Amino acid sequence: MALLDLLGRRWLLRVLWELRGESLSFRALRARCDAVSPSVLNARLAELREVGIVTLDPDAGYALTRDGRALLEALAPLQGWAERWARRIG
Amino acid sequence: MALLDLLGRRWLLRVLWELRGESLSFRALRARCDAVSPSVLNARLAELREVGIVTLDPDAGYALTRDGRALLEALAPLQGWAERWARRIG
DNA sequence: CATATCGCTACGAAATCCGTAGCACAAGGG
DNA sequence: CCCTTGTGCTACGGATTTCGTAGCGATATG
Repeated sequence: MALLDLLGRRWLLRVLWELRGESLSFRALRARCDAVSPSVLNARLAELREVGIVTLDPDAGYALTRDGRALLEALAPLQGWAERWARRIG
Repeated sequence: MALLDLLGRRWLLRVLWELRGESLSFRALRARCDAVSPSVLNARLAELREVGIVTLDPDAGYALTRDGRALLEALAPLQGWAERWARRIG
């Protein structure tokens, strides 16, 4: 599962998650990711574009591709687990 | 989703994945994770034990808890996606 | 010209990770 | 008692990655 190594980079899952609903500009995305440093954000976005998970539209900003949306759907069951887990741990 | 920040640590998803089937000793786990350095592996295992995803049995070694197995199940849809994705990207 | 926003880069400091060696402990055999 | 083997794990210096901040070039608006 090479995917696990891709997803296991800092901020990558978070970026995916923040793009779940709408397209976001580079700066808006950065703001949602606790002001992650722009160099890292740009690196992650480049990686995600390289493998066809994210696209950059000159007008709309960054958005998930069809593959990206499918990946997010595959990640959806996590949300339920995370809620139960957060309730237990705090 | 604080979970995303936890999962987005290097080797963490990989460790979870390698523990999917059987209990593994520290060294066996390290061998399966491309010989990740023991300090990092130990740090990740400590984090995972702290939040109740992994346990250490003195005899059997490291294993997933019930929560850990549930998390892995929530992650299961990833596998199908990853296969299709790998076929497309290479 | 001034202002504002965009994506993105530069760069030094800080945090993290890697690679190797080895410690302390326990179990088994001679 | 010693020797070997295996365990989880730590130490430490160097390599890599990330952070934080400042700012560039381009574009649009007033």
